[in-house]
Amino acid sequence: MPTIYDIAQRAGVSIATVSRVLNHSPGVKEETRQRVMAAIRDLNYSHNAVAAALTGKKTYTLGFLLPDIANPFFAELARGVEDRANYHGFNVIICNTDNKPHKEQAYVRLLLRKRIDGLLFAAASAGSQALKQVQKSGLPVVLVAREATDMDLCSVLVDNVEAGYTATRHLIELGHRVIALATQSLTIKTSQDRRLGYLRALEEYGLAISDELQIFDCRGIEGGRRAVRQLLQLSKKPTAVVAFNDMVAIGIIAEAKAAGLAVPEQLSVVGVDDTIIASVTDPPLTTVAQPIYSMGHQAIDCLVNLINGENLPRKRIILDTHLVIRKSATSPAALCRRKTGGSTG
Amino acid sequence: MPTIYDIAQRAGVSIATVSRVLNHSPGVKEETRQRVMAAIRDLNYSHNAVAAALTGKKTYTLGFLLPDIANPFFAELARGVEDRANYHGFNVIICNTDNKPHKEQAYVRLLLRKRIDGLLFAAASAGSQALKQVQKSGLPVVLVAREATDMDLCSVLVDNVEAGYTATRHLIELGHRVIALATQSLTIKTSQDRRLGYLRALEEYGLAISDELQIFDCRGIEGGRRAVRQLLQLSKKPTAVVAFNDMVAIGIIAEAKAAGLAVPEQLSVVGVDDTIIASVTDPPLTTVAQPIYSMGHQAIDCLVNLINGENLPRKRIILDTHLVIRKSATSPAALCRRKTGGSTG
DNA sequence: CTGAAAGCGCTAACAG
DNA sequence: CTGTTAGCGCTTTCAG
Repeated sequence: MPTIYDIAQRAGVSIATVSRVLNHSPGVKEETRQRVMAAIRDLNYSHNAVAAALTGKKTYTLGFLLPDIANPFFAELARGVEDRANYHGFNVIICNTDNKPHKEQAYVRLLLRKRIDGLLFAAASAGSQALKQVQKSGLPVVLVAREATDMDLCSVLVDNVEAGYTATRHLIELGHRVIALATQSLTIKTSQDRRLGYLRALEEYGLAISDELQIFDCRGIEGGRRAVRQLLQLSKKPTAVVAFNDMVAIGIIAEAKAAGLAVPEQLSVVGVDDTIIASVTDPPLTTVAQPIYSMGHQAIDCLVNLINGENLPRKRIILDTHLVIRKSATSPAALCRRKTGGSTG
Repeated sequence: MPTIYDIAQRAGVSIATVSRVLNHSPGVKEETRQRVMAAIRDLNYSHNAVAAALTGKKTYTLGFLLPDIANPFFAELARGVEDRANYHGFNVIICNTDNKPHKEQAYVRLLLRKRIDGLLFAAASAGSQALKQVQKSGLPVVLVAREATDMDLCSVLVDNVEAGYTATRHLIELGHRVIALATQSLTIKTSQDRRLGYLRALEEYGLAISDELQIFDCRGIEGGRRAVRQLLQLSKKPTAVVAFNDMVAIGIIAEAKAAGLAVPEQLSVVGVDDTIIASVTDPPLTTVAQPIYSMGHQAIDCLVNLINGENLPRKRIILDTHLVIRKSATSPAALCRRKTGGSTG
């Protein structure tokens, strides 16, 4: 593999000049530049980024820690991230952490060794050691679809309180009065916030809040199924449920059907995310959409700014959510009429 | 950021010794090793992989070119790839090419400059320039879910002729006699092969082959919708269709429903892939499953072998597919009885 | 078992 | 405008 020495020799110049044309540095005579370029083409030279990085240049490589790229939400996020990173001239290394602290730490150590220019974090659980390590190292980092209230880091995400509120209010306005919540562990800020929104909506409309109706630790399809099983044990069964996200919603729908409940007639459900999956389920999912792809874009813009040492306009970028109404939630009226004569009208 | 010089000084040894313990080279007195390790911990030293790579060590970074990580098939594949790469100590850089030759080439150039140790290709269209460039450079490369018959490269994939055959035969055995095909461009080997399987099944069962029933250039959901629109113009309409993959199948189902056709009663459809999406659609998709995750694993094992200069047992690794029967395909009997009295029995 | 020294391929002053 | 030279942080003979 040819080096700048080979190029220099062939073009009859010094390596400094070759380096100059390689880096588009000013002050090279056009004719000389042409000669160097010709030599580069002739020898099929590939400018060694490893050597360049060693002399203080950037690596133009970013790390992206996320729980699981196979999860459609993160896959779409990753697409936004990679597209934008590529636009800025960076490559991105994907790291699946499964939310395991030891995996997070191992990746961080490795990425630090590779001297990446910045890190995108979508994987931090509360009080992440890995995150602290990154911060200590001084590596630029931004959180995406996550935040760490105690750490003063940049983050790009939606207002999850609002998301929970929007989902719940939709159900209330449809006429539901007994609404359950199936969310993740409350150690996760996102989960806390969506629950807060749920609570706020119930309160605002004067509906009773019940501990029994709140199911925690729901993760993915299986989490949704479990929630339904628990909910079905209750004496006062809900007519609707707010799911932590689309995957949980799908699990809820699946288990409800399995238990002989029609969705949405006998159980309405609304999700959060609006991943590609939401539009293809049976029934199609009513869900609170996050601007997933765009979130990836903005997170990268943030990170690149940080890397370039520019000061950021703001540290917390909140994007808008919006309700996408499909078929998984309807008024409970039909059911009431059929079964009880419709006491609520 | 501390260097081996700092470590050497603090431990009272030379940099050579530090390097030895860093690389687990033999021939370092245990006590010396301990002193060095202590210094490493004290100074919170991070072994610079960029510098190491410059001296001829590997970068332990792999490139992965794929059309679109947001596509569930590639997302799951990427998970298998990253998991296994991580297991072998490699990181992976994801590159979305959208099947655009110029994007492929740009990524390849960049990755080559970064001196990655190997490349995984899931993005090559026929006669890819990018692939030729990689081959010329001597970089280890393996194809996954793709093959390049003209180039003698390692590849890991399923038997796509068989996949097309399996899907079609299932429909035939269900009693369908007019079966359409909605596939991608025939410039793509995968598409050619699945069509071959379709043709072979029809032939084997003595069914007529019709050009009209074969719709090409179907990509994703929209491609499936278009196929149905075309098929509906036909005088002799199909009662079933074999889709190129799950996404196309979903598009077919959506458009069929929109046109007032019940699936599977009035139109059966079977997909290929069995991505996460297949199980949640309405109706759940009958599909020919590929071992997606495991394909990623094996591709990486192949690539790592290549990188380590070991000779491969074989160049073409063919994994098994299997039919997953769900609800999107049934016998056409019900329909026939209802509409025509059931001439086929 | 350990150290001195010569690179790896490139960048960036500093001279000219 | 161009060349010389000293590193960047590490690995690896080659001596000792």
